[in-house]
Amino acid sequence: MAKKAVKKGCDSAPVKLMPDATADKLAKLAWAIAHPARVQILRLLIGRNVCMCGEIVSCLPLAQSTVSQHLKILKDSGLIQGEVDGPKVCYCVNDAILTKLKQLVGEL
Amino acid sequence: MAKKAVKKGCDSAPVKLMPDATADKLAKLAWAIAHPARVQILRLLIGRNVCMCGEIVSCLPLAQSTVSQHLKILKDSGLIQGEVDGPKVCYCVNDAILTKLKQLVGEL
DNA sequence: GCCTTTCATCGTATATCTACGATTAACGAT
DNA sequence: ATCGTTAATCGTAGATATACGATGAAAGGC
Repeated sequence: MAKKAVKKGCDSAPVKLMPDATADKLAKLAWAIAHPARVQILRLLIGRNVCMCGEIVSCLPLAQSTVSQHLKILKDSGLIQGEVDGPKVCYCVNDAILTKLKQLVGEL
Repeated sequence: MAKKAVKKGCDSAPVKLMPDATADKLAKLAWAIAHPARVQILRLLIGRNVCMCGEIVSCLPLAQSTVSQHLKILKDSGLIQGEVDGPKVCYCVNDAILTKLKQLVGEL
């Protein structure tokens, strides 16, 4: 084995892993939907185009403040966006980011 | 608008959100790739078919124990599986689960 | 003006993640 | 049997997520 034995069983591509910004991007988007409540919220919005925060709250077995936090996480990820409408807030999906997520996962 | 104003802007589908097992499933799989290191590991395995744990460690700027934890998370999710090969362990992707992930995201 | 509705934010408690070094377990080679 | 290699697990520390009630801010109705 002189040197090191040539790693049988694994090819020998000179392991190189660029920092890879897309890994970060995918991880962030995946994180946004890494909770059942957020998946349900996202689906709800996809199915209805727009939806008030209050309605979302009444669909989930969670406190209003908790739902608001999940909405914030989804909003921070870019997957959804909220538009103020009087005292209410209408949320809707950001299709561009959703498409980006699908693309990043699809390219895996 | 007499009563309540019919929720202009929002349709009126009688909010009903089944527990939805697929939301849980998607959330779990998304969680598995919700960390840049795990995305990189997954990509590395996809690109090489199989890969020893040691090699993965040397590709990442993380301690061996940390990588092992990430591998465990990926393994628990089903996305990858490890096969013991002497003192080494060769990891590879579980295509069925990866496909499932792609499907769940694609169906969003 | 005042009050109600709607939603975000604050403060808090608990749980889980992330990372590391150290230790343990499994296997082959000598 | 002993040693070296490989990888999982343990133990720990710090950060972050999750959930809730309570409070705060913004807008419209009385």
